[in-house]
Amino acid sequence: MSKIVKGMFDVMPKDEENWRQVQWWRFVESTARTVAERFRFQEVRTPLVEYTELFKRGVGDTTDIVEKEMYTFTDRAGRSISLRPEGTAGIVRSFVGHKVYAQPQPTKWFYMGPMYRYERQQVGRYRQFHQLGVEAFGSFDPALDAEVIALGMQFFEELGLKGVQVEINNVGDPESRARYFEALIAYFEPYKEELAEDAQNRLYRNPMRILDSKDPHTHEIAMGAPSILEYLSEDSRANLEAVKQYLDILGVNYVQNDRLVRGLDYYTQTAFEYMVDIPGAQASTIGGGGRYNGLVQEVGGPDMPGVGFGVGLERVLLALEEQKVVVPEPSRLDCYMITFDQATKRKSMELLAELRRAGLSAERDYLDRKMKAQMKVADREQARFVAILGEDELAQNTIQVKNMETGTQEAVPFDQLVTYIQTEKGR
RNA sequence: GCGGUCGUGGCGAAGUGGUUAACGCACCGGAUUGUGAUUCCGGCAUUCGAGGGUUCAAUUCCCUCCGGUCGCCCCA
Repeated sequence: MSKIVKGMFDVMPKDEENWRQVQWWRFVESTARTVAERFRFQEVRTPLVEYTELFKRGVGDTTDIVEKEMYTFTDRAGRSISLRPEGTAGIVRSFVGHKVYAQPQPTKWFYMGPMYRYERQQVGRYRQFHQLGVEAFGSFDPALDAEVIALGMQFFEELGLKGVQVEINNVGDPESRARYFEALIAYFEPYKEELAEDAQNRLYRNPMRILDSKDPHTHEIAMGAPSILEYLSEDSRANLEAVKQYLDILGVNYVQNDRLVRGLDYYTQTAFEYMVDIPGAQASTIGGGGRYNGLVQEVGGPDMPGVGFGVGLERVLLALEEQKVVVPEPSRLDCYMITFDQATKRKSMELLAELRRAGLSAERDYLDRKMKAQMKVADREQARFVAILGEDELAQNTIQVKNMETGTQEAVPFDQLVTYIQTEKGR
């Protein structure tokens, strides 16, 4: 009855797993917004659901994500709808649907939110997971590729995450990629019997994945495989060089990896992945992206290019925890008000309201606890001040205010309570 | 989707085929008058993931299911 859906988790004020606490999420989200906006990317929010067809066309209907990992259902009118398994398709749909392509370009957007994939859960992998995504439309300039990559790196840096490296590659256009696939198959076929079992399975399906096989012998064979660079057009190669040069200028710590391939169909040209060590987790990839120059057209818009990335927030949080990064503490309680009988409780309502309207956080007891117990609560809540409102105080229109750090206490007239706490707090 | 492993109170964690299921933390209350720590005392699982089965008797044995976790696949 109270069971959470498999593969999902709640983000709570307190949790034995630090990274699942709201303050951690708020830190990551606010940092993301700050950095993205500094690069002049604007936040957009699209629905969690789209018509299934969009993902089939956008992400690719032969990808594992679409083929076996989507939450798909039929609505009451018989339409096929899916929970978004990634963010880009919906953003592109929005870009095309609102004819934003007719506006001055480039369009630079970012988004954050939950994505859904029906998979077995593991460390850093959930059925509902969260991504920060950025997308820039309307320019082929490799400087934009580099800045998108740099945006992600600055995000990690401002979070305090160390050791993030970005691997980059150029996967060319679909035609040259198809030629490269053929070349790989031709290369591996003679070794077929020697390859590891999973590599044999991948041979015709996705030969590029054989390149990063964990099996030693397969790896050895793969060393001799041709590089995609040999199959790229002049244009693609020049593009890769330009992106690298800009990354150098931006001071981004990158590594070129001509074996990097991405799992979604829409990528063309630049492809990249952000990597950081997450012990225990199978994957060290915390984000990835690239260009998708054909996607806007695929979704029904004009032939307009795009570049972007998606970063897995759970993985970022996990890495932050692993590196013992200190996240900002939630703000402390300014004033805990101790009350006794009905009359003092009634008066406290008024005083609490004043404090709160003045921007101070204020709290009191709602369980008719004794004073001693109320003091304990105040201590546990780390209150800066405790204001004691008893019968005597009420009669004299004053309240006893105790500074919980110094232990000093003095009587303060009701009408000076707010300013008293404000000035004392500032010391 | 496949394989391994685990499942005792809010959390951590003992335990046994048979009268009242340790202990620690947390929480609540008390140690005479309206003040936070420590200490002391007391309270807190008609119940051992769920459902069957074996047995005179099961939390302990068997089966099924559900869930967590790890690995494969794939990915953020």
